[in-house]
Amino acid sequence: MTTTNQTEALPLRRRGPSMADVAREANVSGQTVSRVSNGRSNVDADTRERVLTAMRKLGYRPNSAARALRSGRFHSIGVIMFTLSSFGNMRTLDAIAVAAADAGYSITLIPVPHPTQGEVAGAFDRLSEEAVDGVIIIVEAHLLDENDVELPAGLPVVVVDSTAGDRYPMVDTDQAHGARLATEHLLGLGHRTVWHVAGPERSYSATHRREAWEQTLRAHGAEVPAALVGDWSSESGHAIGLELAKDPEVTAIFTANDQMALGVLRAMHESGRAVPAEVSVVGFDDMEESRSFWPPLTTVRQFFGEVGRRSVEALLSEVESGEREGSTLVATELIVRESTARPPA
Amino acid sequence: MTTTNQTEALPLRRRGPSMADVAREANVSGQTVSRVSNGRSNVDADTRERVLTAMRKLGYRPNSAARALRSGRFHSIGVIMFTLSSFGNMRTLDAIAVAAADAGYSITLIPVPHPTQGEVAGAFDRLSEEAVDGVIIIVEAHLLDENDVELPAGLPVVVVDSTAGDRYPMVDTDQAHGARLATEHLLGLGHRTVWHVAGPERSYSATHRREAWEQTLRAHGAEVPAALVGDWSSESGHAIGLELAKDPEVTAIFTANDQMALGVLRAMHESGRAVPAEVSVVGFDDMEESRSFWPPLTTVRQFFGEVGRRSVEALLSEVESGEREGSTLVATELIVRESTARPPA
DNA sequence: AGACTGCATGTTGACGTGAACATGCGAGCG
DNA sequence: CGCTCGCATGTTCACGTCAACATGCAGTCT
Repeated sequence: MTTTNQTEALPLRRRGPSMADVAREANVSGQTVSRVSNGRSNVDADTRERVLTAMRKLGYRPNSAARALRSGRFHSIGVIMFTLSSFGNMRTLDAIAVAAADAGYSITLIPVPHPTQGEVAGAFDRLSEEAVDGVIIIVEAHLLDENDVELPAGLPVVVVDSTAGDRYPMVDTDQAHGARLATEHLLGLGHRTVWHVAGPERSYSATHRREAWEQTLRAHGAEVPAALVGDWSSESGHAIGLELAKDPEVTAIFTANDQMALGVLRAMHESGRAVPAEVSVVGFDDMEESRSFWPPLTTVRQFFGEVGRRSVEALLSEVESGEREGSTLVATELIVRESTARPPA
Repeated sequence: MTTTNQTEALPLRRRGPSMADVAREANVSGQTVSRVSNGRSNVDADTRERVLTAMRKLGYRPNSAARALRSGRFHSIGVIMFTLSSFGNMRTLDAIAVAAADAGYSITLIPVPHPTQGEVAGAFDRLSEEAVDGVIIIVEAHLLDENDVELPAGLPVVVVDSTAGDRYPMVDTDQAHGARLATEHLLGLGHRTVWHVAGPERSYSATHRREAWEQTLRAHGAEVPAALVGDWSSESGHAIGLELAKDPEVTAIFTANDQMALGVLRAMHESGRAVPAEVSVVGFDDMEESRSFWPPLTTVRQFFGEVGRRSVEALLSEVESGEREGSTLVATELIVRESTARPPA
């Protein structure tokens, strides 16, 4: 029996050309191809050209799996998050993706469809199998606490907008600063006090905004009305706004996000209370649309892009040099538009 | 010279335990560990337990790079998109991520920060090095056409909301159907004709919506006013709305997305034209906030989740069985709220 | 009893890359 | 002139996994 005809059995996917193929084509060793592929300087210009030509001719593309196996680096950052359908998360993710791309990393999304115990734990389990060098977590704090999930040891982690800042480096918007800005703006206009439409009880940012609102009120000797708790949705803002509209004492409202502010605005219109003539409203986030609300919304701008950028920076610092950074706060800015004015005389 | 002390030089990152370590710990061969790791059935219950224990003890996690190298599969889907800061894109991405996770795939984001020639080409180049089994492209059509970018041959592709449906399978919302629904709704209420605030000239979905609006008008023998072109932003909707508000003939406006509709609404309020008593407005998208606009917006709901799910389905069908599917259209639904009414008598 | 089957488990090698370690050649220098 | 140094290039091997092919053992059938 002579050499059987070597039937190219490969029943699976056709693999692309490898370094060896390029090497053969260019008449060099595989190592030289590797050097060219990685842009090393110690290759003769002629040789380099020959290799590049061979690469183009064969349509060679480096196999990232082999590369990762060899180097232990995936050049990818995992991002664990719940729904993307939140203005802030999305903006943050966008910035993370861009910052990562600039640094030569790609983003692997690890969604947690439903924030139940099991799902969260599942996401973290799955994480073990993901090809990532580090992880950025954008998840409501209490879910991290309740699920005492164990992150794979040795995996660099940065946490955004959440507690757990004691365990991991954290990047966050300066919630308290923003809330103070909003509250003082209203107080400064002459309002006796400021009502607050808060986010969900267990949300990290909601809690911080609420506490800062309360502290600011106290610091100014203003009465502290009970906070009204919403769920971030414009719908909940609307429901709460309807209640608030009934009380003629209410002349200033600080809403924990723009979406709820939108609902409040609608409630005021429906109740025939003029904004800002009778009632002033301040939001939080400065989403794209806020300037087109009716009236255009005075709000606290968050720099999501900055948060994303800093997260990547902090994470990559740990990934690449092992240096774990401390936590960072990103400032906020008050954007005054037309939904606030002096209280009615 | 005796065996030098084998200094564990590894200067780079500490690697986690490998199959070999687990095998040693559990006193089995590496292959058996592999079998357990992949849930094969042909392993004795005792042995399996022993291996699992060893895995836990050592904190073993499979190396996906090695796995991918061996199998040629990354179990990851690349998503190429511009800014995430668009309501629709984000919702679609969310659905894609969830659908992919359900199928055991993760998502690798490949952002294209600025839609310039170079950037797009760059993203596609980078793609060559990405560890993905297939790609979903969510990019404005004209950018694909203008950049005659070459996708790596043999890489399965699905295109969302774009042309290029001739080259690749496409999944899209039935734009025309939605626009017809909106236009007919207004006509049905008794409006003489319907004005249109369109999206950017070269946007695929904007064009389809606009064409369908025009055709519907013609089909009903209604006069076709010139379309006014915005850029999707609420700000542009506001500017156009201000113009429209000046013309007392205008009683019905179909806006190509909800954000521009928000701007139109604000313009009407500022101009003292009542919605819907004097002017009716219909949007497109049904974003979360639309129900809380003032007045709540009648709009065309898009099922982004469905688009995402179908994209993944189509892509994975090609990835896993090589079967290339045709293009799909996802229906839309008209959501009637309070921004539309019969024209003033 | 002998051959054969089915199953758990082990051994070998290859996937594509790149670090570490050769090799080989010409220039520079005492 | 002989030695060394610098540089381009080549060779070898391991990264961790899993398919393919052994091996070995307990039943089962004729």
